[in-house]
Amino acid sequence: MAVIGVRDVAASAGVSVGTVSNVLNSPGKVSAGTVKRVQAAITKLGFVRNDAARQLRAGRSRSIGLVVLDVANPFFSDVARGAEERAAEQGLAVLLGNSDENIDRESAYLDLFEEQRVLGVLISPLGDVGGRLAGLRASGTPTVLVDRQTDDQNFSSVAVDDVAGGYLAVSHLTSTGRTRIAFVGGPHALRQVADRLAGARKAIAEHTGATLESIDTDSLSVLQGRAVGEQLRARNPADRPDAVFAANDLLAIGVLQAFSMLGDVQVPRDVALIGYDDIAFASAAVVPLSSIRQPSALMGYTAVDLLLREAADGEAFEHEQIEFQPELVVRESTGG
Amino acid sequence: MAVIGVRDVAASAGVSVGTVSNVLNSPGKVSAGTVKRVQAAITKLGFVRNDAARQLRAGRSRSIGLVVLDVANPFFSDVARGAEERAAEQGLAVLLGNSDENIDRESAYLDLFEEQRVLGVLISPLGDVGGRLAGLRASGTPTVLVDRQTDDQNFSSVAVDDVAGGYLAVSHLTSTGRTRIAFVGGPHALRQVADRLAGARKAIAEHTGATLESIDTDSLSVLQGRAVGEQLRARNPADRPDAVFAANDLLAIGVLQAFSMLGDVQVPRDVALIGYDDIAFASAAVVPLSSIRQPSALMGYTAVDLLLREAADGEAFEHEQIEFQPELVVRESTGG
DNA sequence: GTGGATAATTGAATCGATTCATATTTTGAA
DNA sequence: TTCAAAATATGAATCGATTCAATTATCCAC
Repeated sequence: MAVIGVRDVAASAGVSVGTVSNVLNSPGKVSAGTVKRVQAAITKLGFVRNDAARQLRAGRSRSIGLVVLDVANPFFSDVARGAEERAAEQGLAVLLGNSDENIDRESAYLDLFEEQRVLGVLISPLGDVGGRLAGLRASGTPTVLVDRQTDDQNFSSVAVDDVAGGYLAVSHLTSTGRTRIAFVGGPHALRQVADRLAGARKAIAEHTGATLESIDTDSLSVLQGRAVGEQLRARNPADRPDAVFAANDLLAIGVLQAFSMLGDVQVPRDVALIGYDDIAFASAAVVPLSSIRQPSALMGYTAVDLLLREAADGEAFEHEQIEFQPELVVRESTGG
Repeated sequence: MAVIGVRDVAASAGVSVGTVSNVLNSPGKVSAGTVKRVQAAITKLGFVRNDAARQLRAGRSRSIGLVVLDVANPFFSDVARGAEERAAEQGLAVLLGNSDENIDRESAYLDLFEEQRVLGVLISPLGDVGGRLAGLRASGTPTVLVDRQTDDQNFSSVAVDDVAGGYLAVSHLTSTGRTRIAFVGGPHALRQVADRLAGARKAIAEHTGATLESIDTDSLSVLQGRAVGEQLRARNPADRPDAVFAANDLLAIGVLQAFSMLGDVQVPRDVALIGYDDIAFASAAVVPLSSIRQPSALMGYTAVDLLLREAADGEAFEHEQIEFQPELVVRESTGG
């Protein structure tokens, strides 16, 4: 007997397959004695439900797909943890896909999740996936955008007001007397990056005399931050910005590493530095890092919640765009 | 037509379902013209393969389950990334499960993966899961232990020699003149913790005059490290250790946060500090952290590789226990 | 006891892609 | 042309849990 199935259990317990299924799914419908007998048979034979068969019949899987830009970024692992928490409350699993800021991988994960008929998809999108997601929804897979607000009323989203966040960060820099600000981040196709920069511009506009330089990076990683840091350090001190606003904490930490490695650029004396996300490591950095805090785990939790509601209500569901407000956290890196 | 299936595609392209399946799985068997016609129909109808049906027939899923102790730990996200890379090369997906050092969650993920008939399981085990895993293998799901060496020849494993790592760490501390060493870590049921402590003991034994104090933690997190740090800081300076070996970098960073928050305990002047894992944030810490480096991504990559080989060879497979050597990375926190 | 209701159980039909033995078409050698 | 071999194509049977209409058992009131 290669694989133990419900039929085997049924035979062993002396009941029908339907009854075995009922014991598994709605024990209330079955008499106590029968439940006991069937469960004994299950244990004796070591029966394990075949999820594929279950899903085939049900038409839907019991997992949620989550596509993030970078698993190595603590911000996203916090989002994932929050999502997992809410999903676990419903006995659902979260499949984690890492797009690594790569559009082909993002697309591959969406394909995979679609074939798996997941209950829904949570995505922190890289490029323009609107069409793709509309298709998904049309085929019955609801989608929630994470960390990306959208004006498209057809999607639910959970995000932080990144324009406000950028504004907070740069206002803080100018209010502490900095005037030559550099924004470090990229790619600009990421809405997070674009919005944070927009917020920065807004703050600059309100502060006459302050200037903003934008330095592009290929991704939001420690390594890219370090490269920018090296480059800034190599500049003539007079040409250097007196403050850097990095699009996330990983970049900020990279910049900080480059600055402190040789010690000739001091933070915050020579250059003030502020990041974004307020990951757990920000407060433990060489120079504790000022940052913009986002409720990351809560965002994941909320996103799954929206997803479940949409999955339950179907067509009738009113999409919600939830926007959290970011919060300025001042630490030593900006002189705080 | 609620859902588009192979039958619909077949009808639309004027071929049989068998041919559609062949186009999908072995296009070589089908004439070029037919392939084109079928693909056109697929596109036209927006057909998406139902993975559940596929798996049901195949008997196995095309994903690999990975259970880690803590997704928020960069060490494990690196392992995950390595695993994902190798899996992607074979068109497989990795399902990431976070046990959060909780034995029930670990067990729940194993249940889930078993029901999903995953191709195999990679696990960084929490407690004693030997029996459980033997059962899994018996039912055709190979398992590879990650970050845990085992003398059990029945399992493949990928690990780092943690006894050697602990030895390296503490030898480094004693060789820089430290004598009152504290080991911070827990729970000791984790083999990583026990082994690192054993290595530390070995190093102490070789250095007359050095003593080792062991401070237990509930988990390997920044928060727990901070708690220990507070506690050490509150001690009378004479009773304080002059060096701390933390069982991983998260703990070390927590300890460091506690020490530097009020500034009365200086690293490395008053207390030298060394961690374990050499995560990316170690070098960016308040005081750049000495650590023991593990080839984390390579471990994940290798683990999937072993898994695939076992899955391919079946019973005949010779289990391999691969052990990498750790490497000492000296930075400022130990005066380096 | 009996009728009527409720509770418990049954098992054939179903989900959709794949398989594989069989049937059909194409190819090219004689 | 003819025919065997090779290349293509067919479609009924299959994987295993679930569903639900139909059947049987149990219970209670009169």
